Amino acid sequence: MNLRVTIKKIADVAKVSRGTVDKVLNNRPGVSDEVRKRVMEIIDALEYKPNIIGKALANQKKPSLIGMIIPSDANPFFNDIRKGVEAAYQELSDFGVKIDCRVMNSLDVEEQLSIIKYLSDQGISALALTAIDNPAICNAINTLVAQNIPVVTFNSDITGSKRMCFIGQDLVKSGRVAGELLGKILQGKGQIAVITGSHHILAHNQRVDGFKMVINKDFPGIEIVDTIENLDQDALSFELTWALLEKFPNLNGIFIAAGGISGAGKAVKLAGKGNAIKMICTDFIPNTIELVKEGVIDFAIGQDPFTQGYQLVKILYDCLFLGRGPEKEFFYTKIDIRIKENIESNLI
Amino acid sequence: MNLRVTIKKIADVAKVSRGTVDKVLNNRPGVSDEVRKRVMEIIDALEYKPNIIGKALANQKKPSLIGMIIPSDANPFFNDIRKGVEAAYQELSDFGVKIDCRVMNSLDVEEQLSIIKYLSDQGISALALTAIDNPAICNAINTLVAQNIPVVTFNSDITGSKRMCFIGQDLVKSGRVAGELLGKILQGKGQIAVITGSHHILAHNQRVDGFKMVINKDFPGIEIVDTIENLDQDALSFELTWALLEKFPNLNGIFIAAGGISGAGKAVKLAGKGNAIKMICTDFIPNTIELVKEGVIDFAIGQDPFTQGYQLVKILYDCLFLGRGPEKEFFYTKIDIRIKENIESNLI
DNA sequence: CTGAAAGCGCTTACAG
DNA sequence: CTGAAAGCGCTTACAG
Repeated sequence: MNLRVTIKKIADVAKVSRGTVDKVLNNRPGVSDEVRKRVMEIIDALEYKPNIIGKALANQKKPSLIGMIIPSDANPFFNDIRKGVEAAYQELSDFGVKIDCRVMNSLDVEEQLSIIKYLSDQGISALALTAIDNPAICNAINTLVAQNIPVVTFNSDITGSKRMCFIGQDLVKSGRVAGELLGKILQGKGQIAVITGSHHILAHNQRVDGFKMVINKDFPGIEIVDTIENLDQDALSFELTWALLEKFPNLNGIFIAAGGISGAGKAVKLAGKGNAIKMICTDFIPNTIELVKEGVIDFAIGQDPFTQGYQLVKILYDCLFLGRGPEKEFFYTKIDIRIKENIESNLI
Repeated sequence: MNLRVTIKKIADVAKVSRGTVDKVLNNRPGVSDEVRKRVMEIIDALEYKPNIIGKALANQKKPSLIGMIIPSDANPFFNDIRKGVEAAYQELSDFGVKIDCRVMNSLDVEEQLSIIKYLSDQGISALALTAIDNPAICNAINTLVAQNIPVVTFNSDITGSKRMCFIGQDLVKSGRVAGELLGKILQGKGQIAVITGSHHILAHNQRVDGFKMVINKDFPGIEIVDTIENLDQDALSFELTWALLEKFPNLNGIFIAAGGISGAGKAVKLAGKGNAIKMICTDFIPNTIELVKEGVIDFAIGQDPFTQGYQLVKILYDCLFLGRGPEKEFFYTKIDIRIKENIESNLI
């Protein structure tokens, strides 16, 4: 009882060759309207579903290249994204997928543009990038899309482009979660401060906004006394945090929305307030993990970078081989809450 | 520049047929020792790696059946496990994988044994089950393994069997995480109680043990005043919790290690202590989600059931098609901490 | 023991 | 426009 419907079956029923069926299935030219229509009907009637394995085997002759651009700014956590990409690549390499991953040396628009051009010249079939939110980049993306090269953004999105989808964190929500956590462990009372990277970076602002929304709405007994900018730099972060502690001796909570976590942690420890001040931060880099283990940082909120890398490859693969776009525009990865007891889990 | 090493290439170099190479590769009989050795050497020298797609296409003729047994006791959260299985199945169905999933009507050893026998008679190539921890089940598993049918356990493990690996939660650690969370939001002070399902169920005991370890060690200011058994029943859970609240009027924390969460929550609400008592529980079933949204339960700790289902299929597939066992014995899924702000996320 | 051939499902030149 | 054939990499009867 072989109920599988194959191209051969369609061809037999329609009394045409398999090549012709293939043309109809994939909207290739070279079939008369009449035959196309007849074959079409049979395909529908028999509920034909293409077999991926067959497609993939035939595709071995012309492997497809996925281009990828990740920022240099190299939050070490981009390594976890690469691990996810690597895992997906292992699963899919036999399908004839190759990946060319380029790391930026700067955060320059010019550099990103030139990498996009380079990859385009290499003949990529798809592109994944942590986009710089700039009109020129937007144009470059749209040009690729116009050439039928799907583009996805990950980790950081670009507004108004024709990129297919975004894979990353719901930043506002991650800020909200931070707000609720800090509110809870302070039992709704006290003075807190926010440390952000830069007011010019959308991601940072979104986290801070989410955080403030929840504190202001759900924890009226908590006062946000200050919001400082550390430009993601540890040295500056240390200095500013130190000053903050002097200015507000009763401070009992800090939310760090971006980088410079190590610097802030050092200041808090040096002031002997590791226990008195509850701290919440984002992402799991080695310095952060250390501070969580020491008990200086109470909660670290991750964005599941592994899944970001893994899914971007999977989504692009689905698009290239199965010809189907993703079923939604935003793929939000887990808001991954960690504390001392599970900061270092080795999981699947 | 086709640098791919295929069976054809090996055959050409070794001056034998591809069929012979296939026999050598898969340790099939019918090759002289001399030829086998020579071919072997060439395979090694050329670093041949089998192409999954080729294998899979050839395998279409004889699809393999994965048997699966899940408990009836139907924590609704088993639905999420099934969703994971379904997702993996979608990805792999073209590889010729079929899954026969059986749901138990009881927690009887006899029933599980008879289902194992049934599946075995169906000619399954692999088995995944939430095992009852009993010697007869252990024997049945070992019999399958002896027939070269790999077995994995998920969600609940069985001691001493030859099952290949276990996929599920690190229960002790999940209890530890619960302990740290409750300790944190109580700021290390107060009287708390533990509600467990049954002292006879390993999983429950492990969670409770982990929880108590952390409270006793890291939070000396917190006293565990009682540990009660609700047999996973909501009615009983309500009664016992109600009595608990009367007996300990100063109680400010409860950890529920198993089911009966809704009953306990109702008692706490009815006593008007929804805010005064901090509650932590496990797994995300609709009732729990509701209580978290209401603010009665402060933290819910999940075990990523989707991944349990997804990975069990993937691991078995790797084993069947790629002939490679898993690289570790225990696959622990995420300890997924949720609060009001992210209890209902729709993520990947 | 060994090899030649057919087949898994799809795609791609190439003839006609 | 249409079809017959070869090929992607591996496996499986079947002859010899």
